[in-house]
Amino acid sequence: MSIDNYVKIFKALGEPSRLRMLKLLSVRPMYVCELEKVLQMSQPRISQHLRVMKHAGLVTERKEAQRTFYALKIDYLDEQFKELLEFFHADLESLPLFTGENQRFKELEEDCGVAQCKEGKIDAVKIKQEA
Amino acid sequence: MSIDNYVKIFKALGEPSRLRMLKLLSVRPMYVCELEKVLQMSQPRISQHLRVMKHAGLVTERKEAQRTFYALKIDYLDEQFKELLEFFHADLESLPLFTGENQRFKELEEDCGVAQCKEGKIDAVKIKQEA
DNA sequence: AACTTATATAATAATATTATTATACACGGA
DNA sequence: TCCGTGTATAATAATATTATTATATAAGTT
Repeated sequence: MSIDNYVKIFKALGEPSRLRMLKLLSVRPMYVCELEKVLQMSQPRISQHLRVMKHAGLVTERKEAQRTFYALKIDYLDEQFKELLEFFHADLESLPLFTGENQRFKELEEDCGVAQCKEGKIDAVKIKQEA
Repeated sequence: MSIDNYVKIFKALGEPSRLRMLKLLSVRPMYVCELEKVLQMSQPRISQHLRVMKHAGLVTERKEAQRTFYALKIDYLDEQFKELLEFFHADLESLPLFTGENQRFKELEEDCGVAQCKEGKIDAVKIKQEA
């Protein structure tokens, strides 16, 4: 688990051209020139988006003579989605990357009964009822 | 299902500050001033990221006197993730937004036996074996 | 009423992303 | 060996995103 890794994956997914490409690759692996035809985009545009997705770990590439064959790593995608949902359900304490947040979060919880954020205190009791 | 909707969600998730905020909101709903303290970010920065996430449908806001109370819509997140995995497993034909791609994809498949992308033909038989 | 707190928003500057154009390079065929 | 095909990459211009600073608004407090 790494925030940066999730960010890289979601950045890769958060672009319409790339989502369309990924959907096509989900049908079957394809060559760049095929994607070019089906998506009607310029070749450099396709290659650049494929590079982003490769770096995010979402596709594999394989050279075949002059061609390059790209395939969606659907298992990786499934796995990462599952992992992220677990991330959202995990305790703060179990996440090494959130030690600072966890510390400050606890301080907030300890200062109950005073409804002032400015002095670092807040009515945490009331908040818990609402949540 | 809408590509643009997915894109909006993934754009919102594809930023480290926002991912951290969402994780905190997964612990419990929080006020802006609390997020400010725990994340140690400036207030406008927090508000702006919250706005992005609200527009993506990932959080709800509720006014409470001067404060605003933000909550993660975990059910929506779960639902959208599930939907996207279904999107990747769906037939091209069942996706209304991909009629153009589907058409051109079929043309590609029909031109079997000729390994030339330039003339719109490709060795689709070979490709199917590999995939 | 004046002051403080909490939040949102506008304006700005800095940075990142995207698409196009131009170029380079590898491979196979004539 | 020269040419066409397929792909990657660099350079550029256009656009979008991000964080900060400054300001506005609204609600509680004295």
